[in-house]
Amino acid sequence: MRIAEVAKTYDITPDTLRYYERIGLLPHIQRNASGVREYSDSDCARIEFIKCMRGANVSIEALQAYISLLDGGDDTIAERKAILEQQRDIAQQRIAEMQAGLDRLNYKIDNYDALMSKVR
Amino acid sequence: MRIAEVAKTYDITPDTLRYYERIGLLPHIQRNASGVREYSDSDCARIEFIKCMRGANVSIEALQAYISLLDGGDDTIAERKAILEQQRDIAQQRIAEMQAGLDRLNYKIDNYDALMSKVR
DNA sequence: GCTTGACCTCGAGCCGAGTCTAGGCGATAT
DNA sequence: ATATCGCCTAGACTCGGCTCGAGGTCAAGC
Repeated sequence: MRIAEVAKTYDITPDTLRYYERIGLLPHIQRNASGVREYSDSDCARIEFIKCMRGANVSIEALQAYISLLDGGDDTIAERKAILEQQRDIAQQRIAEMQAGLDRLNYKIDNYDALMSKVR
Repeated sequence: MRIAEVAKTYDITPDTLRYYERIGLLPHIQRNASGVREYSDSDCARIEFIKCMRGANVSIEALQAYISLLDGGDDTIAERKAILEQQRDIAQQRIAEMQAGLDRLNYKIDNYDALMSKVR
């Protein structure tokens, strides 16, 4: 898969994909004879994972830490799990905060509804 | 209430409070004889609202739009409600995305759990 | 009467995360 | 054979949202 197709598949710009590679979130992607990136299935799997994690607000920095541990083999399992747990806790908190905001929005919208049907 | 106390109450830095005032999210706050801000209850109510909305990922820009409509009286009710609805939709989507990431994190953590109890 | 601490203003600086520009190459279509 | 297209690189730029620094005022305590 070339960059444009990957970009379309995961809804990430080519610029961002190159950026991720540059900063080490992706391994060095294989190139064809003319220097064009050919993304393998495992590259794509990682991209999908990164996209999902970024969606959960996981920072680039945390992903770098996690991914660099992947190369360390089984010795890094505990450390990797610790990162995931920490990110899970952060995500949970963030979701709760967002939910509180959403509830507030709904409450205010209901008030506007009431107000509008009254005034009319 | 002076700025330090407000800051502590809502867990927002004084810098940010001044910034919000500068960009119009807060009205011009009353000053005492020596030029120090004295936040009223209604100022605080608005700060609390802003904090909650920012927690739900509502952009500064959307808040500016909403808040500037408040001065327009009843004529702007429909418009204000429209903003809230739009922000609600965005928040809902964002929460769903975050939840997907959280689920993925939990799934991976479970896998690490299994892996670790096996290897040990 | 001087220090200390909380506050003030203005403008510049910072951070995370991309995003864009310029200049260039190789393959395909006309 | 020349134009066009998709891709390449390096490095600069953007954007949202704060955050900081310098330099200054004022009230209270020693």
